[in-house]
Amino acid sequence: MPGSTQTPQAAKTAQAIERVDTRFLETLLGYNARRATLVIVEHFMRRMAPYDLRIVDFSVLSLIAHNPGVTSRQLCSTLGVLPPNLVAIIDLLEKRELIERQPHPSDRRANGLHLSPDGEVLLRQAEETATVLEDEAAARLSAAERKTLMRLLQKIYR
Amino acid sequence: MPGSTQTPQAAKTAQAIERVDTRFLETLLGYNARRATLVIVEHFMRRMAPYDLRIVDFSVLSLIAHNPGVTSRQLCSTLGVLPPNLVAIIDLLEKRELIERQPHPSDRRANGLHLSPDGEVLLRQAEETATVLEDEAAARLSAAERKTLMRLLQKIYR
DNA sequence: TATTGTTATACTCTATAACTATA
DNA sequence: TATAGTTATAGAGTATAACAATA
Repeated sequence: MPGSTQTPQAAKTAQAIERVDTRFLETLLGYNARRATLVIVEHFMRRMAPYDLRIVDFSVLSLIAHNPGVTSRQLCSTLGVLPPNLVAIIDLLEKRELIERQPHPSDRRANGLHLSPDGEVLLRQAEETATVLEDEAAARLSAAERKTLMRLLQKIYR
Repeated sequence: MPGSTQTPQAAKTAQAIERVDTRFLETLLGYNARRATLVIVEHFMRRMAPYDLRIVDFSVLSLIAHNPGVTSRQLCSTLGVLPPNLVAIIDLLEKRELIERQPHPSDRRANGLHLSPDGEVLLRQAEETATVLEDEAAARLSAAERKTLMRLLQKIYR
């Protein structure tokens, strides 16, 4: 333990810090939001490891499932991923045969993205896991508190 | 606009997506927390640019200010930064003469970190800016809502 | 002329192994 | 034997420039 050998009365100059005072940072919304996000992300990564899905992979699969035919460009602007960085993500999911690129009905530059049958199955399980995992991460919050929290967060980013 | 030339009645197969449906992702706490954090971080980076401080630099300076004599190791565990990655951060702040490494009173392996007079001045301004910037980022929230939001976020990570 | 998807590439952030001085 | 600080380095994530095909 740092400073655990310090005598309590040696407190004026050059004393060792027993416990770090984080009170100022904790008055900042950004600090609290980042810390909470890290906790949730940790839960997410652990629970999604069996599906070999990162957060971005899960988000992409989920958006394709709920928006069949969506384009890469639309995914980019929705998720805040830059186009060059989405290419590898899409390539990998297609190589795993979870999604398919299909010709876009009205724009020959673009691809419409669709889930494969395997992708449907995997995503259904992953979305279920995501819901369970969130209950875990927010275990100390009541249902009403969770609802309030989501509403307030949305007020910030919408 | 993607799909803006689509006729509304061509809706059954291979239709183009007009607007991406994010309703499922928005039921997830992790998604909302990440999106809100990104908004706040954006505000932060823009407002802290004049001080040439990243979030981690600001956090380190603030913790040193409120915990004079704190060690690198303590900063690492408080902020979730790995020791090798903190070295360059501390080096840079010391090169800018914002902080000083001083001998630790009871452990010759460690350094006690302290703000220089210049560091004190800069941090005072930066902390003030951080408070203002948060009011900006959370402009759509009342004071009571902000308080609630912080409390709920802390319930997740504490 | 602008946009979609893509390649190449650079930069930043995060993670791991191993070393030294000291506890 | 363990820990604080450090170096070197690898890997993941994020960014910009430029190109072909199409709008």
